[in-house]
Amino acid sequence: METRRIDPVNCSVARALSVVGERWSLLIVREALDGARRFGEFHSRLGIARNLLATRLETLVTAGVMRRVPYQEPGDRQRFAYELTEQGRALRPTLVALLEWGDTYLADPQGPSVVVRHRPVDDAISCDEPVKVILECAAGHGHLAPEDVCRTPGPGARFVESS
Amino acid sequence: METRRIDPVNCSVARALSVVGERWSLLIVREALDGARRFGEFHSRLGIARNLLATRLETLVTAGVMRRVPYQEPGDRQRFAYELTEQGRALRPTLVALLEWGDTYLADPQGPSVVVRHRPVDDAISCDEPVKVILECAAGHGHLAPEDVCRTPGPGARFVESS
DNA sequence: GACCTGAGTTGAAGAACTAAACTCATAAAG
DNA sequence: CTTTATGAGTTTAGTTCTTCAACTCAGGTC
Repeated sequence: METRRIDPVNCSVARALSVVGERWSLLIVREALDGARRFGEFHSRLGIARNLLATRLETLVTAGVMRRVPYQEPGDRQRFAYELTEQGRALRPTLVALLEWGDTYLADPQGPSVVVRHRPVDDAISCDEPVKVILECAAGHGHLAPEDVCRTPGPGARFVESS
Repeated sequence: METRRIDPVNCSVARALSVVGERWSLLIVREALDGARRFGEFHSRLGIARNLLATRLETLVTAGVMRRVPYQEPGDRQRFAYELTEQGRALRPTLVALLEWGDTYLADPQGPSVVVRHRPVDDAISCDEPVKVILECAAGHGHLAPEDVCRTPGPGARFVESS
């Protein structure tokens, strides 16, 4: 019996992982979301090897996740910092999802070390309550369980035959 | 000036990535969520090297993400299959978040190849509408933008000094 | 007994990661 | 004007991880 499945290689998850799936990449993005901007900050916060940090930053810049911006502190020469683009900041839900999963299943006995809260950068409306990632469909059904969703072919789907 | 920051190493994201951050791990989980169970299925769907698949499955089983279960097809000897535990199924939001990010920024020109829809396994209420990952706080404010949330120390937080 | 199949294991070559030492441009101190 | 300091990388050597292909192993079929 032959069945037709969505080609697992032509998939946005695989493409996403080819950009942010290397070791350290998501941790660099996490630190950037937490305010790190300079080479030395990423290096000392993460303990990543310097050469690897350099190539990761380059990869992330090339992929459009980060941007290399010149800065100059008073009495110092011009240097470069790295900041997230909109594309990079859009990884926040992915990182919150990973954080939540780690908190739930691999937590420190004392509880989570980080809680994500509803607190904007500017002082717009907020409540400081913990934030969770939830699955919600376009019809407004929220808090879907993982079993309540399934993958279906989209407009760019390709198929493969399989036994 | 000395500031105190949450220790970036004592973090659930780092712990989560130590389990599912290796190359292929999340793709294996994705295929399992899509119904793959047997060694050969993972191998042919993903094109991963056999020995690496074997060690990845072992790692995922050891970490509690998957379970090794015996099965026997009629007229064949007993073999082993791999299925997700509850802990593994809980990675669905992470994968949906990655999928969404990939769709938005790295999409195939023809559009996404996979759309996640609200359609449960059993025939409970559902609407077949596309599913998205959203950030929602405990007070019920949904659809938070990435800028509307921030990391705060939790009960298990440790701190590091930094200049 | 010979052959087939799914599920791995082994081994060699190549790519990626780590750690530590080194370079480079500029600024400030002497 | 020479020396020293600093942040931001680069180089190099050693280790670990991935890949690919060939091989093994335990049944079941012919």
